[in-house]
Amino acid sequence: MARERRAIRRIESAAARQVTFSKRRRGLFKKAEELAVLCDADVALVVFSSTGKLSQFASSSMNEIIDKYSTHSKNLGKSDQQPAIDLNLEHCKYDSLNEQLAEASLRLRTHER
Amino acid sequence: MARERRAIRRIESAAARQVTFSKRRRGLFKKAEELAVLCDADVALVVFSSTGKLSQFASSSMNEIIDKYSTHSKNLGKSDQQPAIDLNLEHCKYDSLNEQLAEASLRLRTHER
DNA sequence: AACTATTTATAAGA
DNA sequence: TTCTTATAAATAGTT
Repeated sequence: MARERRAIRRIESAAARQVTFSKRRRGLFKKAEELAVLCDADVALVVFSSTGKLSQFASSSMNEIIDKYSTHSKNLGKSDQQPAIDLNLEHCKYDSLNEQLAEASLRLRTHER
Repeated sequence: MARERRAIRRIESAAARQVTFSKRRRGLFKKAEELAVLCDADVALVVFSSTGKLSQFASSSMNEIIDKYSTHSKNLGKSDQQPAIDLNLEHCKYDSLNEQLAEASLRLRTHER
């Protein structure tokens, strides 16, 4: 998208990789937020740079989204890596607790009482 | 970015929202993968549409990234991040969650952030 | 970090 | 949902 097209493969030069990372990371996070706002979607984005630095975006609460993802994957048995986990009483309690905790965390963050 | 610029706010028309969601979701996932490949980054992206449908991308294993995220958040305790809570089903136990909820509740009651 | 020539994403329409 | 196309936005290479 610029002076010249660049193949999508690992950038060997560490310096160039870092520069591209900075530029594209900003663009990616912007797009993530725009999708969330425009389309009323719930979006979570987690990025670890090659040096291990964490960046994140969540349109609502990261923990809520991760929890919702876990539940979804569990129920649908999505093929993404992990096998589905049986739904049992402990997990029901777990989900309920997670909801309460997410809510409490949100109130903490927003100073609400 | 097209015939005309569009303000970044929730699209009211459900039909138009769905169309934009389809288009932008594809673009976002493409950018996420490109960042991962070009910059050797570890990227996880979770999107729930407004109708609750899940889409996901992970450059490695979603659960690994979530786990790494949880550990990172917990260790760094960054102020702009969620409270450090490990929500990965495989690494989170009911008792641990209960403790965290109790702690969050206490902090709420005592006005502490 | 700022500048641009280009490529890419995408809004509206079909 | 897919294609088209005019235009906005992202960005690769440069400074």
